[in-house]
Amino acid sequence: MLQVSYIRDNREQVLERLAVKNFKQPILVDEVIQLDDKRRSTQTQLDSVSAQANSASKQIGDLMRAGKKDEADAIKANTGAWKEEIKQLGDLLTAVEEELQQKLVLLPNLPHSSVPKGSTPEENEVVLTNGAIPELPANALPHWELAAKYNLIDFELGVKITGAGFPVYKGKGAKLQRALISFFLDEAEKAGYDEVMLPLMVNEASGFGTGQLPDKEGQMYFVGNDNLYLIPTAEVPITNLYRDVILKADELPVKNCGYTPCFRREAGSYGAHVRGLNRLHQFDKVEIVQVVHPDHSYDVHEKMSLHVQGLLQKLGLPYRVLRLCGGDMSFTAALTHDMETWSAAQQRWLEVSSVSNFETFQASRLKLRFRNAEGKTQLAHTLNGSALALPRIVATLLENNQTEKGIKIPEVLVPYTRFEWID
RNA sequence: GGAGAGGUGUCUGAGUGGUCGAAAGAGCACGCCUGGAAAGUGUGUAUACGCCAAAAGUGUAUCGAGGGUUCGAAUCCCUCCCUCUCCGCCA
Repeated sequence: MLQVSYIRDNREQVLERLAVKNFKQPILVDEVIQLDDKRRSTQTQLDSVSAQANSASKQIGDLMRAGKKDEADAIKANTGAWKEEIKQLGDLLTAVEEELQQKLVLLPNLPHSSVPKGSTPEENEVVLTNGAIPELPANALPHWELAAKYNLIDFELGVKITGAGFPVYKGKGAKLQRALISFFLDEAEKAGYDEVMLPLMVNEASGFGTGQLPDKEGQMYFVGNDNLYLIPTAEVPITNLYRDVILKADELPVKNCGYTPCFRREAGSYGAHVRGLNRLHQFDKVEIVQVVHPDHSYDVHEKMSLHVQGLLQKLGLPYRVLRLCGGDMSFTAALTHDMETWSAAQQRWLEVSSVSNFETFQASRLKLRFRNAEGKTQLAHTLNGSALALPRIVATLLENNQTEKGIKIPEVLVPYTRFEWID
């Protein structure tokens, strides 16, 4: 959520930045400013009437104690009008605040100055490409056929017990999942992240805190009996660990990592590009999250991006880094780098990680502050990144590493899988 | 699921209608003391919003949340949420 005071003081800049994100309702900016004016004047009125009423109450108390009941009653006679006015102004203030809030949450985060303008994925900027694109023989198989051939993943069984998009991993397929999770967590720990293991369902306040609600309500599974949402990413429970928290300056940066399954409804996305592991309703992911001082968040973003790239390099996967254009970025992000690996059999790039700086956008919803050098509270910056999401990594690994004698496991994973080949 | 207890500041914990944003203690910060430390001692120590160019200052709100009674609510009433204990069930 953007801060009203910032919008008020930087109207032109806000409009300009929103345009980079192709924001369709710039009128909201002026509406927010107007509502805020109204909010402030209403509060000023309310405060002054309340102050009068408070001082009258105090007088009454003093008089009663002094035994001057008549004088107290005389003041009491005048309080009716104030009460009415306080109630009316209070109701008005609540209504204005609600309306302001409703408009405010519709404003997306402002993109960083390095974010290219654009509205489609084609307009994302390729920052770098790394690793050799493997040449596969003509009879190379896509991962869903490899998964069937080597009995690694059973999509049909998943359909039977749950539904499409809920795969069943078997044998070496299951072990590969476990190996990747452990590998990613160990790498994160080496990079200084403290591991947490989290609830897989969150309440509404948490969904709001990180920006899933109300914007992306339809993307989450909702457990109505208990008013809980299945997490679409570990970002939600991890970042919400710090909701309503004021950190000491020396507690920054906060670095956490965690593995969780992720649940996404992915409503409306069907077709060839969702085959196999390309898009699932449930998948596994290791997430890294940082809460940092605003002065450092872009350096940290770069470091997180490099951490993710390091994982891909260790796994020997060719990848590229995209700086997302304004229109392709999420509602909440100020800057996002997507990492994509080259799927040799599908001949396309697959997104495996997204590293974002949210600046204060989540922090303002979360009320996540720290005490700055002047001793005042200040909103922190939050960042997160997938490190990494498993399914497309598995897809790419299977496809790119397929040989005549089977699928070769990358060396760094062998200590975790305890097998070198899937054959 | 049944029965009971309770939610106060960083923590412990007082407070059953007015001077309570809230005693006291602990913790923390700064100072004094000390060769240094401990002890001792002094001061300070919530958040948000408004007014003000800003600081200073000042106003308002906040004692789980929301509503009500009252001139006045941490304190009384109602609703909801949460936590704990016992019983039952159970990985």
